[in-house]
Amino acid sequence: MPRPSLAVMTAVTRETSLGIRQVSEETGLSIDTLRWYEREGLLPLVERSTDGRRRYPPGALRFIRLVQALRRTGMPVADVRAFIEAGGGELANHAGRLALLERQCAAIEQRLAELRDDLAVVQAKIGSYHHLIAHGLNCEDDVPEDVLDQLRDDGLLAGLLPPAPA
Amino acid sequence: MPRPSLAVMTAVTRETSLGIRQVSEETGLSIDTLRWYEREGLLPLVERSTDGRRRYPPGALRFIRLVQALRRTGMPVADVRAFIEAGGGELANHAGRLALLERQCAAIEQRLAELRDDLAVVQAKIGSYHHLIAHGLNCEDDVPEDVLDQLRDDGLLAGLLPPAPA
DNA sequence: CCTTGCGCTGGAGTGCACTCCAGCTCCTAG
DNA sequence: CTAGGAGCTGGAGTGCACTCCAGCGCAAGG
Repeated sequence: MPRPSLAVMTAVTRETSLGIRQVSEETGLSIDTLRWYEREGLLPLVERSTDGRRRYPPGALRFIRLVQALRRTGMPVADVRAFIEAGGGELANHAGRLALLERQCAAIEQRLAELRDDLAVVQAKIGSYHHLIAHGLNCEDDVPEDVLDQLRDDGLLAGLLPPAPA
Repeated sequence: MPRPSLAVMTAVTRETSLGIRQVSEETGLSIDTLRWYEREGLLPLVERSTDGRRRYPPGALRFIRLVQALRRTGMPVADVRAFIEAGGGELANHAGRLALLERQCAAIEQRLAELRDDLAVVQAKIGSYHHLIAHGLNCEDDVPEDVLDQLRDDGLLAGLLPPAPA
């Protein structure tokens, strides 16, 4: 049981709060990353126990998951910080934060669409390999020219062989 | 019309082939990136015109789009190279390439799921802001304690305010 | 002829997001 | 008391994927 001594913990941190290791395991972020995020201002509110160790209240966990969602969906660290700090200018209020989130939302949807397209490309390629293998082709095989031409017409050979000779 | 002189082009490259600039514009990859990919072995078959400039046959375009799909879906450059070269060992044949693509396919689907989850997290947060604003809250407002408690119970305040005082 | 523009090469430089490390404190177990 | 283990700090280091650059050649326009 590596649980920290309850004796040294303040009322606030008693029982409910998590150590950095737990948070790391819960979120999948490395301990170093958690500390680095904090230094960089992505995780502003980390309390400490009396011996100086970080204690994360359960709410922090939810907050970290939001940060994680933003990061994983491609928002640069600087923008996440801007969102968190929301210190002045456009982001001084909830409406500003809301706008930022909505922009990110749109970006995510775009990314989803792109990812689906890319998936389709890869799947098409997989289909082309199945096609080739179904024809009994493998790298070293000699292929009859007519079969080859047919495949070429299907656009199945792109990148597999040099283009049709001129 | 910055079209290269047809006089110097070989039979193979006549008319149909593209210059690096066109390819860049078609694919969205920068010219530098195209050259770098080639050096790194992600684009093996680039022909040259008589004056040494790259000429991309139309098939290359399709090929580049596959590479792009793999990269954008998170496959490291080294793995793309492994796929392209398919020089020996596991990847010496179509079945090997197929396996690699299918692994990537699974990875993409996982990424899609993750992205959808992250989208949900962001949308939930957006919802919470709407909720807050619907209650007429903004940063500097003084909020009656009972409203605050209710919101807190809803889990809407994570990251917006310090956690409930002990 | 000269200039302008595109492309070429090899190599150096950049930006981002971590990741690692030395040297320290504190706590607990033996 | 001692040793071991977790966490702390500030700062340096790393890996990846480009991105930029100097110095060059070729070709078309004026």
